[in-house]
Formats: sequence, C-alpha cells, structure tokens
Amino acid sequence: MSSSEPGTAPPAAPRMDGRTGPARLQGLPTRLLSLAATHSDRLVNEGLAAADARKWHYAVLATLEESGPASQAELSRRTGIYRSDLVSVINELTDRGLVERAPDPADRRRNVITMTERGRARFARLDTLITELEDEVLAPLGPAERDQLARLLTRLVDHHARRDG
Amino acid sequence: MSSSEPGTAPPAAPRMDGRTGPARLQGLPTRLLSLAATHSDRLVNEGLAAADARKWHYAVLATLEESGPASQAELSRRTGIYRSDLVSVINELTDRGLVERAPDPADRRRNVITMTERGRARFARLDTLITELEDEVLAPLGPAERDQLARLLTRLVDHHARRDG
DNA sequence: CCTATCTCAGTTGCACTGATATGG
DNA sequence: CCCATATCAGTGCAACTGAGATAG
Repeated sequence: MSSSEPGTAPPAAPRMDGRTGPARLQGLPTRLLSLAATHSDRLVNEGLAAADARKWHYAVLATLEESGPASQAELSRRTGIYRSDLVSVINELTDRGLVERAPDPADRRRNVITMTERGRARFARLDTLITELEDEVLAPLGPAERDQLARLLTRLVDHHARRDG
Repeated sequence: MSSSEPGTAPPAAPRMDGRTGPARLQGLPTRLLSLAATHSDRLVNEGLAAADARKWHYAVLATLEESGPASQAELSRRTGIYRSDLVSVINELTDRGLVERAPDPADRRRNVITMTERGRARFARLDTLITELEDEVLAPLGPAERDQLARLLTRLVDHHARRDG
C-alpha cells in the first residue's frame, strides 16, 4: 500500500459462513456457477466411479435406451461428447459388454452402436444411482427451489447453445 | 411433471429448441449445471484471454485489492487456487508487472505478494470487463431471476463447501 | 473433388498428488 | 521432531484441434 487509501481500507473481516475469499469474487454468478458445477461434478463422478462407470457412460446408455442404435457421429451430437473422445468411451463400454460396435452395412463409414442386454440392466441401475446423486447434490434445496433452479439453468443453457451451435 | 408411460412413450421426438439429446439426460439438474458452467466459463475465459488475462489473475488481484498484501498460502486459501498452481499464476502476474513477490522478513518461509500501481489499474479494467461478461452470461435472465439464481447457487456452494472443507 | 465418419496424437486449462528444500 | 511454506514434476480428466484413412 503506497499511495491510495492504505489505512482506511476495511480489514476484510472473514465471514462466518465458511467462505473466506473476497466478497466481490465470491458473489459473482459466474464464479458461483463454476463452484457449484465443480462440487456437483465431483459428487457425480465419485458416485459413478464407485460403480465402475463415468458420466459419459450414462449419457451414451441413456441415448441408446431412448433412441435406439446409432452411429458414433449421431451419439456425439445427441450426448454432446466430442467426436474424438467418443471413441474411447465406446471402447470402455464394449470392454464391459454393455454395447456392441458393428460396421453399418448401409454406410460402411459408420459404426452402429447397439446396447446389449447387460447394457440395458446396467443403465437401469445407473439411472437410479444418478437419481440418488442428484438428490445429494440438491440436498439443501426444496422441491420448488430445485424446479426454479432447473428452469433458470435451462434458460441459460438454451440461450448459449443457440449462440454457439 | 408426469410422462412415465413406457409402452406409449413418444419415440424420442427431436425437440425444436436446439437441444436434441435424450430428455432424461438433458433435464438432469447436475447436467444443466455442468453445461451452464461450461458455457459461462468459456465466455469468461475467452473475454479475459482477449485482454491477456485469466480467471485466476482476476481472483488474485481482487483479493489483494480487498485485503492487501498476503503470502501465497493465504492467497491460496482466499481464492481457492490450489497452492501448487498459485506459483505459476504469481509468475505470470509478476511477468506482467502487476504484483511483486518479496520474501517476508518476519517469516522467511513466506513470500509477500503485493499489488503494484499497474496491478491496481489492471484490476480496475478487469473488474469492468468481468461485469460485462457476467451480463453476457446472464443475458436471458432478468434482475430478479439473476438474484434468485445467485441465491440458489450460493446455498448449494455453501452446503457442499462445508461438507468437504 | 468434396464431404462425412472414425481414429489417433497432441494441446490446454484445471484440480490435485507427492516429493523436496527451507524455515518456524 | 513436527509443521508450514513455496516449488517442481507429474497425473487424470474434460474439451478441443489437426491430421490421416476410408468410404459415400
């Protein structure tokens, strides 16, 4: 502190709520979004890891369950997994016998990904697990607040998804 | 919401809103959180990168502005930057002449990080930039909704920060 | 010739681990 | 002796880039 208001600055009283950083930073919605997502992702990832799965496993299985067999490019579009990264995700799923990868006779550039019986059972279990993890993440919020949060986030996501593509 | 008839379920009709994935996946709050944070982080990071800065630069400068000079360990606690990663962040800031790193005569394990005049000016500009970027991220929401979102996210963050430490 | 699909190698940012040197 | 601090090397993950091979 050399020239501008050294002595009179408020002594940055630490708060009583556990967060100790600067108010300006801690209160930024973008910062809160990042932090909340980090906590949420960690809980979900740990929960899934304990069941030998990952977020993208669930995403792929959910898509196959809802829409049936699909090419990798299609799965990439529907799940949001980057096309390059999808390769290893499908590898992991085939290693576990949850999906099958077969060349598409109609268009031989494509691989058709199909869910196996084991995959279907697996998805059912992961789906209930995800529901539990969601509940843990949203624990401090009541039903109406969870709804409100989901609606607000949906508005944000839709808006920016449109802008980007 | 109630659409739990398995046999009569519509064949996953693609929606008209840009999001094409499975409804079960797209509607998950944890998924929405991740997506929203990804979009938000991208906007913020790109905006800051265009000004030759990064998220952590702002965090460190904001902390120094609010609380004055601090050791690296203290900055780590206040900003949430991991202590190992703080080294290179401080390096980048000193390279740009925004902070100074000097050994603490009172405790020679410590480095005291002090903001320079350039750092203060830089922070002022970054602060207005951040405000603009926040506004861009929250564009689809009105003032009351932004408040609501911030409050809900704060509840989530506080809850999970307490659980972890 | 151009485009789409799949794959691989590599990059970047972030969060984190483990080890080490030094000082309290 | 134990603990705190700062630093470095390296790991794991997510998002992404660029290029090559194959096929429509």
